[in-house]
Amino acid sequence: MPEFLDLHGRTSKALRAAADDGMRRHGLHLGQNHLLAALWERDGRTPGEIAAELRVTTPTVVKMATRMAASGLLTRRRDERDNRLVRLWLTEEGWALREPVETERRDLEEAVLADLTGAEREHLMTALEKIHRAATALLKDSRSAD
Amino acid sequence: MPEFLDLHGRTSKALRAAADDGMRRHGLHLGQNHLLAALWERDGRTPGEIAAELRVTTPTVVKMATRMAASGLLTRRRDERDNRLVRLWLTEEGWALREPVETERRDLEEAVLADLTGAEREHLMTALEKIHRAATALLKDSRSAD
DNA sequence: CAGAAGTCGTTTGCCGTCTAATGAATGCGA
DNA sequence: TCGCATTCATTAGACGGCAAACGACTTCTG
Repeated sequence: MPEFLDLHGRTSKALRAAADDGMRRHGLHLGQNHLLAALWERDGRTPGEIAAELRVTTPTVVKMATRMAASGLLTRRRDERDNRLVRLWLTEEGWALREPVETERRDLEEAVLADLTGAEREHLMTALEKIHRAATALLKDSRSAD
Repeated sequence: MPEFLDLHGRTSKALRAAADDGMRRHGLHLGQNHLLAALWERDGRTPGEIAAELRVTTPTVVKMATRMAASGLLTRRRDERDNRLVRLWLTEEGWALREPVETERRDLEEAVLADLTGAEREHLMTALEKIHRAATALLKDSRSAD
């Protein structure tokens, strides 16, 4: 059980749980805030566009959007010019969550990094960038195309 | 969209995908290697014990064990003295995967950290430890007991 | 010794995520 | 213009996770 992978995994899970906890306070499920963030930035996007931005597959966005539509955060509407497309539009409720959720998220980031100095944070970001690049490269290797 | 949480999330996903890729090569699904690792270290453990070690809930282990039993990696057997307990025992197949999977995992760790100097790795681990502690503390705060 | 309380594994149901298959609409080439 | 390839969203099914409800067995207590 390699040290880094192990520690990273545990950290990941803890962060995930903390984030989930925070979102739940606003009636959201983990992951939904990302979808909302995409729409806050630009409303009326299509599932495919959102999936690409969130680095997630389209079915994931579709399912999540279905649940979120059911809970009144957004609505689905077909694009008038191109009927293949579906556009997601935020409801009042969806917009209303913007401030509280963004604050929650900023607070979480700050709370979690509280014990790190500025220099430590810089090094951490650099290291994660490198790891991200390396891991992504590994994936491209094993898959025929990407 | 805070920088750190965002980068960490992306890194996490990339690592997860890379690990999944590697495990798939040995016919395993992501996560099953952890359960196997627990049994390699000590065979005949109970679902509850394994769940605690993997920091996962018992139902997660139970489900995973069911699938792994179906694919012949382990067998279920009730404890003779205490009939509430169930013990999981590795099959030949389960033991056979040990070397290749542990190697795979070590290789992944090394590949992913390849661009980091020794000092960078140390700083990274320290930083992750701090973050892990902070995130865990946040969880304990919000939950009545733990 | 018998009932109450505690300890386990299992089942159920939901969420996020992925891959693969399906279906509808557009657009391009002959 | 007509058909076929392309582009989208959706559905189906699998997996890892979690929380809550359930059921079986053990242990503690009166």
